[in-house]
Amino acid sequence: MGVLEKVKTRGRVAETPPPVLPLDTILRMDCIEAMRALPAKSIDMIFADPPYNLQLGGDLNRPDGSAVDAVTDDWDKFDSLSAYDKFTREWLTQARRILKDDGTIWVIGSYHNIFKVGSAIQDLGFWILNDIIWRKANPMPNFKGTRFTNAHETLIWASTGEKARYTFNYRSMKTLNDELQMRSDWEFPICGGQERLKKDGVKVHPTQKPEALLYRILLAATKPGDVVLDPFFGTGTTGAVAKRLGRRWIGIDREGLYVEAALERIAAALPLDESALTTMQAPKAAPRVAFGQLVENGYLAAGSVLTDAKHRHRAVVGADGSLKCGDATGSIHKVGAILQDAPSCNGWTYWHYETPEGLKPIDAVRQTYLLATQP
Amino acid sequence: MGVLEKVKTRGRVAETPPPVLPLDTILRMDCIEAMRALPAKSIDMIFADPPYNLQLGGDLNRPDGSAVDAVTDDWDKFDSLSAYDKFTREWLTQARRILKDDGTIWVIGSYHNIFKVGSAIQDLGFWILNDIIWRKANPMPNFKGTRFTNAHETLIWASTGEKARYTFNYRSMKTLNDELQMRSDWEFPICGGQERLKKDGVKVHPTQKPEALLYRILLAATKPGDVVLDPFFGTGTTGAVAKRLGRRWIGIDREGLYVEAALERIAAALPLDESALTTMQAPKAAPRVAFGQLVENGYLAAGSVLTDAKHRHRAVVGADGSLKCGDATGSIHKVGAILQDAPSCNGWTYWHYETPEGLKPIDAVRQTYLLATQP
DNA sequence: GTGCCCAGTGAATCCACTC
DNA sequence: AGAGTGGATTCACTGGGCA
Repeated sequence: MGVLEKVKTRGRVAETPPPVLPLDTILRMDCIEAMRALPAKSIDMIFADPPYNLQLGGDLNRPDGSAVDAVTDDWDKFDSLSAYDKFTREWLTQARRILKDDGTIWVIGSYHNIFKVGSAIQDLGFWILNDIIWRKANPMPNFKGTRFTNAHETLIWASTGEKARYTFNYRSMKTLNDELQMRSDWEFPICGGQERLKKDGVKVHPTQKPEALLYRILLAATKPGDVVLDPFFGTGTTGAVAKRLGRRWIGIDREGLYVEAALERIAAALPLDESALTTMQAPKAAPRVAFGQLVENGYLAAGSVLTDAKHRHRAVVGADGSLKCGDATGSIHKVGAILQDAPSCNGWTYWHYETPEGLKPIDAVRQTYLLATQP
Repeated sequence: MGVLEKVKTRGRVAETPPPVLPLDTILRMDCIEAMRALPAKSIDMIFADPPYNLQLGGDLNRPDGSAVDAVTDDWDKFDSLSAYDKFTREWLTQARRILKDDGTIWVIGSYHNIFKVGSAIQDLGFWILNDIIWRKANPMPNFKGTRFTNAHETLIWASTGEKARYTFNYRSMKTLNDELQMRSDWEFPICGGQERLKKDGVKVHPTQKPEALLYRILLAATKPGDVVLDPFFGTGTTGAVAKRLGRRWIGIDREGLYVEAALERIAAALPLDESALTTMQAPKAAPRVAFGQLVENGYLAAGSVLTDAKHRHRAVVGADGSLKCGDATGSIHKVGAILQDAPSCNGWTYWHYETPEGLKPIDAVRQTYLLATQP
């Protein structure tokens, strides 16, 4: 199957998980049971938006007397802090089991639950990569003036262990952020307007997340074709964005109302075409070129003299692509490192050669070589 | 005592806590022992900046080869996650004992430790009021491009229990924030320049906190004359700010070097007069919009075609906010520069999109986005 | 005095692949 | 599996030197 093949299925519903991975399917089940039935090490990424254990007191009213529509659903009720803790550890244990070794998990929460979640994540052996702050552009004010406006939520991003490999599309994130490294604080508006799912004028789900949030998460930490599981699927934001970005999805939710709304929504979501997805800058795009190839092929003559940008060192290119500068001999990288007394050095950008227009890094020669030799 | 009466003591040192509250004093002791010796329910506010348990690996070098000066101090070394957990619960237990019923505690941390701290805070019966994000205006980048730039730290603010009363100076915070409710995300630069304590040109403490941060905390959650305890006093930022704001302080630290520096610093700190209080506000961050945000938020679809004003070039928008035009791929600015063979280019004005009214620069989309998302 | 350029630095869990 | 090596990787700000 091609990596960029579109996922055009409408989505399915099942009451028990089939023996193979139920791709692009909502499992209408308890999330812990459903995850138990999934095969070990089969999922590339998990995005989880668990109940927040809000522990709201009585009703809350705005200054004008109108009632605030709080989260009072049964699924957010836990008898105690320790019951919530137990629930958290159970679903996280299953999550860890079904994640591939190089998979990652994202969990979103507020101060009511995120410390319990993060503590459990660490205890279970996950390795936290970042905590991310979603700064809400338009949060609900604190009507009573008793605290700071609760204007953010926290996400935890973790790999399966300290040494685990994981996907991070660094270049895509940097491009997305106008050529600056993407930071750990992200700003998005809360989900509203046309995007907010409503039925008979009433919002379907109390905590629907904005698609822009999932968009950035999936773009950052998955590859096209990866399988993304959301154990608290709700109205299916994860599925809709996964479809748009050419990722496969699995959702779990017990509530028929949410499942229905999610299916409809995902069916209507349009996948991006290939051109938009392939513009992502893969770090592996260019094949590796050894410095020696440039010498072999006459792009740089043996005996040429290279210098660093500030003319502090002069080195001579050997016939085998080695470099010699005083007593230091070896690869362009090794000699650069020795001369700077550094543990490592990128010889491609450190060494320069003289041109009529001034000094140029030898990486420019590599680019010329690549352009001439690549189809 | 007058609201703005200055606290003019120079500060003292003691090796054991006296039977009365040792105001404006640094206890050069282990923090748990010192807190054990303090009377119950005697402290109005605790600010704590405990070790983060960073667990750093080997050396880290910048792209230019220079070494990063890491936090390698003994006080940040713990045998295991559970040893850190135990330490955390011990000092928090004492903190809770010595807090007045209507006192509050603030703890700052990073993702390495804050989930353990928050979890313990909840287990010990504290009631979390807010979590606060300190967004660093100038964080250290992620040099290897392996994760998101770790650009924030988290503070937890908690009372002694669900029904406890506590001090929150709502009006002061609203005034400080240009008559808008103060949010849970605060932006400050990291501590540097003249403010950073140095001895023989070397920073005295690896993790000195900015005074602006403590200033906002003390202004928000204490009254003049209140007693503020800092069990991890370091170079005494809490003491210096407390003195400036007319609050009493108690510091605890084992390291003689830090204690010395803190005493000297606090002696030099001047209580501010009322007129100066308003000058401490952090400058409002100018809203910066990355091109990728427009794509993420659906203001411009991935796959859209952009052209320059004279239709010389056509480019396609990628899912990550990149642009692709022939072989050139990258940000709107980068691709514009390549096509014009110029060192740089303002992509916002260079690239246009087709509308029924003709070509419009994509900067128009940015303006629309700003209007929709800024308050 | 002013402005430009260069060097230095900050709570950091910071590489990938082959042999 | 541990060592070796190719080579990819940084943002905002401060302060000093020099023109």
